Amino acid sequence: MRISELSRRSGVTVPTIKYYLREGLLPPGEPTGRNQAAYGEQHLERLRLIRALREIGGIGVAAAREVLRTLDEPPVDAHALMAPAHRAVIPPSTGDPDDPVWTDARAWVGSWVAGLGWHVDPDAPALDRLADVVVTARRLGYTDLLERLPRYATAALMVAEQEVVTATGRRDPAAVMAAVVVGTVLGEALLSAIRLLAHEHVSATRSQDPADLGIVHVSGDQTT
Amino acid sequence: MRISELSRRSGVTVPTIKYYLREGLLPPGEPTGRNQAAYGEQHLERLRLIRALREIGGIGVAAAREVLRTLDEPPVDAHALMAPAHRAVIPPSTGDPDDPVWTDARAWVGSWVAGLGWHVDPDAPALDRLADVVVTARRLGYTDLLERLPRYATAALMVAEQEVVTATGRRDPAAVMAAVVVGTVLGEALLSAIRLLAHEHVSATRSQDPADLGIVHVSGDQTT
DNA sequence: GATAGCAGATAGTGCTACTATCTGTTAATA
DNA sequence: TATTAACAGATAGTAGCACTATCTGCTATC
Repeated sequence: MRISELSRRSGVTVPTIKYYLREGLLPPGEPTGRNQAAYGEQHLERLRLIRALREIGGIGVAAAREVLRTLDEPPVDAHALMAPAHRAVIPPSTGDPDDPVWTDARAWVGSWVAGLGWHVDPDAPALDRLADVVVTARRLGYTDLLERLPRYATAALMVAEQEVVTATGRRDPAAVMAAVVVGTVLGEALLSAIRLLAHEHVSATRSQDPADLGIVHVSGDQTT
Repeated sequence: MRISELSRRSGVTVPTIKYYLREGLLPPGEPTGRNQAAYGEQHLERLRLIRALREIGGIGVAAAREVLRTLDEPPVDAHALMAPAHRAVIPPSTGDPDDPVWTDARAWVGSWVAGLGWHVDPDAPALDRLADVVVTARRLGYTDLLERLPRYATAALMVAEQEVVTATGRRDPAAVMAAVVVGTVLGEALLSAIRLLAHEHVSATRSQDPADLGIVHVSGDQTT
């Protein structure tokens, strides 16, 4: 297919497709002449993946390129594949490695995770991110958040278990890789959205008189 | 204190503080002369909160202003306070309301949440976001993600329960409001980071020979 | 009395993710 | 076959965001 059809079927404008080609997110089409190229279904698939990473994952173009590059070259194992996806999803740490407040929190996080018995790369970016959160929570006086860490761990383990199993359960290695990346990004968005809905639900349920709040059951009558 | 001290103690540069003042994120200091003003501890607190929303929550300046505005004017109930925090945290929906693919997914999401027995505002932005994820998952052929929805719901409910209880358990209404906002943002980052660590752990644990992966227990010996 | 710091205003910067235009072909079609 | 539309590839331009810099007239302080 030509670029206009690719654009139509993907919903991505032609200039944007050209931009992705320039940036190396999308491989060039098969040249069929001096200034013509043919694109296949894999280009369409790739474009859909790019949009998912960008729109659902909130991942930047540069980070998406890294993730896609990893998908294109066969990684040794699931971890080698996981790392770029994690790096892409986690915002860069704001912690100052020279600040003892941060390094203390970082060390505490490391030992806490170790205490869970979890097997984790000690340089995992998620540990830095966790340290950022811990520092911020302390700074704002929300230390009770830290006491609830075990429950977060249990909940996280619960979804991660499923995610890893279904991803690695695929036959084709390429499909496993894609499932890990996609699962990381979609799972994050999914869990985040459902958590907010749960907030509403719990808050409404615990209120003395939920009717006062103007909140109504999704399947119930509408308020006007 | 003067602006230079506020800057020093908060770690935010003077030009940036002035920018936040201009943008209405930070209330002006108490004027002590024609061109002097005094800032208090509440300004320092506010700055810390702004940085937390920006750096941990990934919230934009405009969205942060809305959240802070809500904190400043006494809201009627927890829901009225929750809404701006949720809006700030959730990326705008990419769904096209004229696209039947999206509207179908949106309707399906609504009835699914209703089926859980959750009391949720039918216009909650999280439902739109959930629909975005569902559409993307189907588009990419990851429909098994949807089968795992109940587990995400259970995990989300588990953390949300705790979060709402500890937030609303505070005496001071202002403290409850702040705890809801801060808890929403910090809890999201926390759960997200721990989920990635859990991925690593589960993946390492399920491998035939974890030692091959170069992954080592945090408290264990280092690989060189 | 000199110097540094201040408030408030205006303008400029760097980055990201596109978006537009231009040039020289090439395919499609009337 | 003439014409029109679409194409690849290159270069330049744009919009939004979050600051950052500079300027002016004043004020605290040493």
